Amino acid sequence: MPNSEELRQAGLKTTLPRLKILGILEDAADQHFTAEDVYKRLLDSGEEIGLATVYRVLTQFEGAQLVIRHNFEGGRSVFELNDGKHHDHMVCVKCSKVIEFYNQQIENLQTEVAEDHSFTLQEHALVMYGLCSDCVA
Amino acid sequence: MPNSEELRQAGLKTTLPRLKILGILEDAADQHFTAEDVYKRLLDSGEEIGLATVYRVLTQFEGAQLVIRHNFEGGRSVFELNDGKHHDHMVCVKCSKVIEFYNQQIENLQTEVAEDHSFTLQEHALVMYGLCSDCVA
DNA sequence: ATGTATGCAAAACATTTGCACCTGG
DNA sequence: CCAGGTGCAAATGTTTTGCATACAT
Repeated sequence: MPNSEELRQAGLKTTLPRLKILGILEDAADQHFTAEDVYKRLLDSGEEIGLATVYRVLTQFEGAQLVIRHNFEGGRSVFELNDGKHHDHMVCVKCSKVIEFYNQQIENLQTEVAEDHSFTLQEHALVMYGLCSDCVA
Repeated sequence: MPNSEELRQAGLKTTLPRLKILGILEDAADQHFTAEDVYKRLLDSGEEIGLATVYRVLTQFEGAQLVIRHNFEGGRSVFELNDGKHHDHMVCVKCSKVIEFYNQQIENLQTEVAEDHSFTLQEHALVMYGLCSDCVA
């Protein structure tokens, strides 16, 4: 279970739901969860936390920059712990595995393109869809 | 109004709703519409076409590669005519304007990154969020 | 004619919100 | 104690579906 200090720093009161949810995200820091995923894990570990609270907490965490929310294909949002290091994603269309990557050249080119169009870039999302090495076999 | 041949080639029977919807998309080939946008335009031009039909037709068009569906931020899907030329998008977070762009170097780098991870790339979506030149002023 | 498409209303989802109750500091 | 957080249920917004009717070939 995470230190309550992390929540304090984010300006959030230390409560059991918040600690539990942050714990789940930290235990699998490289994974991506839907709100429902988090909710199921809470139930599995015997917690009585409502789905609405999961949504509220994840939204607060997003506001506090503790997590990042993604809108991959399929209508539902996925959340991942924000480790401070920006990266982009490859999503396997078969097994839904998510691979993270970072390419400085691509980042630089995006900045250039934005400048060429007088566009003030705030953030971006690059998602590549395809088959991971396990699924292509 | 578009030629019924385009629908025929896509394997879709020529019907009035399909022709009308395709017409709207073609009349503004560089714009991006939500299903509701298309529905409103139909109503404005006096057509009695249900929203459910708009969704069904757009989904069929997507399957037929006539249109491309995007999941930008904000929960709703947007559709654009598929002109066959791949491109990526900048979305203004203030006025929702969509600017298209294409950068061959970025495309190439994506292919490289995928290869480096033994990932079989099928498609990708690069969306840059920020302020367009009108909104930054 | 006949199989497919459409319209409407209802269902299905993901997410948000109102409100009474509970909790952390 | 008291502001803020949580649970539940109901509301919301978008997209899908069931079914009877209408249409294209």
